[in-house]
Amino acid sequence: MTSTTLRTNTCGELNSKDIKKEIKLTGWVNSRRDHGGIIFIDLRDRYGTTQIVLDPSKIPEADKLRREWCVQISGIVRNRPKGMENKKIVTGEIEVEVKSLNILSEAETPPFEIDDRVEANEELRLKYRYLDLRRPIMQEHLLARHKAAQAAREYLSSQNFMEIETPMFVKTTPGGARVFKVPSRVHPGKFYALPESPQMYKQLLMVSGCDRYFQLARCLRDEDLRVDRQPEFTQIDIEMSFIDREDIYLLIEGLLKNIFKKVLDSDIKTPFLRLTYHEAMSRFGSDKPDMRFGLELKNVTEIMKHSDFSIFKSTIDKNGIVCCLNASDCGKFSRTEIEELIEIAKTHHLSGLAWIKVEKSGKLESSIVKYLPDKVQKELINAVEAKEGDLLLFAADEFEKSVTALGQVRLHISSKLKLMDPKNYKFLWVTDFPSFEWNEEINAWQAKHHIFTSPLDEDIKYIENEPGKVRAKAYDVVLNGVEVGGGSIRINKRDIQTKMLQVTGLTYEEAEKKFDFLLNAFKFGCPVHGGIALGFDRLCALLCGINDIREVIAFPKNKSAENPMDDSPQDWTPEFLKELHLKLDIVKK
RNA sequence: GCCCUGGUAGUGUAGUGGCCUAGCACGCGAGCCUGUCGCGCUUGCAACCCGAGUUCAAAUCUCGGCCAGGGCGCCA
Repeated sequence: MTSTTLRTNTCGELNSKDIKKEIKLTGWVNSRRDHGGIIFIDLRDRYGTTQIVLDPSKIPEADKLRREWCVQISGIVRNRPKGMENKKIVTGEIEVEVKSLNILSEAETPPFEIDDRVEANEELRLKYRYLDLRRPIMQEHLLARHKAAQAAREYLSSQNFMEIETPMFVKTTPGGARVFKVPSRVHPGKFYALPESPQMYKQLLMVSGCDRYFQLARCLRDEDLRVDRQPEFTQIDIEMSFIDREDIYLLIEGLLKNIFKKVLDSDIKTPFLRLTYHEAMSRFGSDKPDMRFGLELKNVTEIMKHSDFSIFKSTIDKNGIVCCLNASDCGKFSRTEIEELIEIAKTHHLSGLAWIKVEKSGKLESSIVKYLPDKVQKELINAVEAKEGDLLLFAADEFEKSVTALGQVRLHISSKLKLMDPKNYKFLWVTDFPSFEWNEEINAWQAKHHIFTSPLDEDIKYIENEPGKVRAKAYDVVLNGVEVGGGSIRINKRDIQTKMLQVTGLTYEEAEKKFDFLLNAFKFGCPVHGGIALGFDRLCALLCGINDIREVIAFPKNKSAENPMDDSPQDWTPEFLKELHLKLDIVKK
C-alpha cells in the first residue's frame, strides 16, 4: 500500500522501518487487554491492526477505553521486547508506545462482535451493515470488488472501449424480467421503467458508430431473490461492432485474465475450454457445468432398450431417454443418503431415480437388476466404466428433465465428496444455445436469449420449418458452475430479423411497434455487432471464494427484497401520492 | 404462488415431556493484575418468537400465526 499526501500512518502498515518514529494513528479499539499497570489495545483501521501500549499512570483515560471506541493516538514506534513478537499479524514485530490519547468518540456495545470468527445472522448483519462492514473480511471483499472494477476499466480502456452511461428511466420492452416502475410526477398516470439491462441502448450505440462500448451498469429486476440474485446488481456490459464470436471470446478471456491477475495475482489459463449447449447438457446436465470434477452423465437409452424394466421401456417408447450417472466410489452410500439424492431429483421434477450398486467383481446389486439381462448388464458396465464400489444412478424421462435432474444430483454428490476446490478456476464457454424454446403455457416458440440474437449461418434454413433446430450465435462464459456472463452476436439484417420474429408469431410491423426505436435505428445502417454482459457481483463473489453475492455488495437487500437497515421499501404517504396524482388501492395478495 | 429448514441471554449454540431453578462459549458490568495478543483470575448480568391446545407437567408434542434462511416456479 502506498502512502498518499492525504494519509499518514495506518494500523496495517507499520513495520521495523518505522522504529523510533513519532507517529499519529487513528482507528477503532479492536480489543483491549488490561493488565492493571499496562494496557494493550489492538487498534484497527481498514488496513489492519497495530498493538498500542498505554501506561495508565501516564495516560489516565486509558482504562476507560472500550471496544469500538474511535480514537487518535500519538506515540513512538518501537520493537516489541525479545520473544514478544506476534507472528500472526503483519505488524507483530512492532508496537506503539502511546504518548497522548485523544478519544474521538465513545461507542455503545455493538449488537454483535466485530470479528471474522463470529458470524451473526444475516438479518442482524444487514440491519447493522455499517458495523458488519468493519469486519476485515468484509473490507477485503469491498477492496477486491474495487480492484476488479479498476482492472476491468483499465483493460477495456486499453482495448479502445469507451465507458458510456445509459439512462435509468426507460421505456419497458416486452419479454424479459419484470421491471420496477417509477411513476411520473410531470405526466400523471405515466410510468418510467427501470432498466433490467442496458441491452437496447448499447445496440443503439453501435448504430451511432461508438464501435466499442462498455459500462459498469446497474441493472434492476423485480424478480424473486436467490443467493446469487439481488434486485439491483451490476454488470460489466460490453458491445462491439464489426466482429464475430471469436473476437468476443478473445476479448473476454483477456479481460478476465487481467481481473484475476490484478485482484488475486493469479494466472488463469486461456483460451477457455468450449462446449456446445447440447454437449454441456448431455455430459453434465447443465448449461453452466462445473468443470472442476468429472462425474459425467452417460446416455444409456440404446442399452436400456433391451431391459425389461417397465419405467425405462415406457420412457423410451415415449421418445424419452435413460441417462446414467456413475457416482464413483459412492457404493457405500446408505439408504438415507440415496434417498437424499432421490429427493434432489424430485425437486427438479423427476419422479424418482433408479440405482444400482456395483459389488465385488462387477456384480450389480439393486432391485432393478433382475430386469436387466446379462448382455445389458455387461454393456452398461462398459458404457459407464463401472467398477467395484460405484453407485449408478438412472434418470428416465424426456431429455432435458433427465439430464437436468441428474446434473443437480451430480453437483450434490460433488459437494458431499468435497470435489470442488474454490481456488481452482475452470473457465468454460458454452456456445450454440438453441434460438427458440417451446413455451407450454402460451403454446408458442419463444426466443431463448432475446429476439435480436443472430442464428448460426448454417441454421438459417431451419428458421421457417424447424425452429427447434436453430442454434444461436449466443454464448455464456461459465466459471466453476456459475454463469458469469452471457451474450450474443445480434441480427443486423432485416430479412433474417423478420423470419425470426415470425417464429414467435410477430410480423416485423408488429415488432416495430414494440421495439420501435431499436428497429427503426437499424434502418439507418446497422453494423454487424455483438456483445456480452458479465455478472459483476457473481464474479466478485467467485474472486472472494464465496457464492453469496450479498457478501460483495455493500448494502444488499434480504431475501424479501427489503433492507432491514433503512427499512425500505417504505409506505407511501398521502403527500407522496398526491404529488404523483395517484390513489392507492392495494389489492391484497 | 409452492416446497423444505429453522426461531433458546447482546452474539453463537446445547437441551426431544419431569432430571431445566435452562448448560456452555463469547460478550457486557465490577474488582485484581506491567508483557498480553481469542490475556488471566474473582464475581455479577442476561434467554425458551407469538397465540391456542394436549398433559398432573411443555423450550420440548399438536394446531394457527409471525419472522428468517434455502430451494422450485420466475429470472429472455
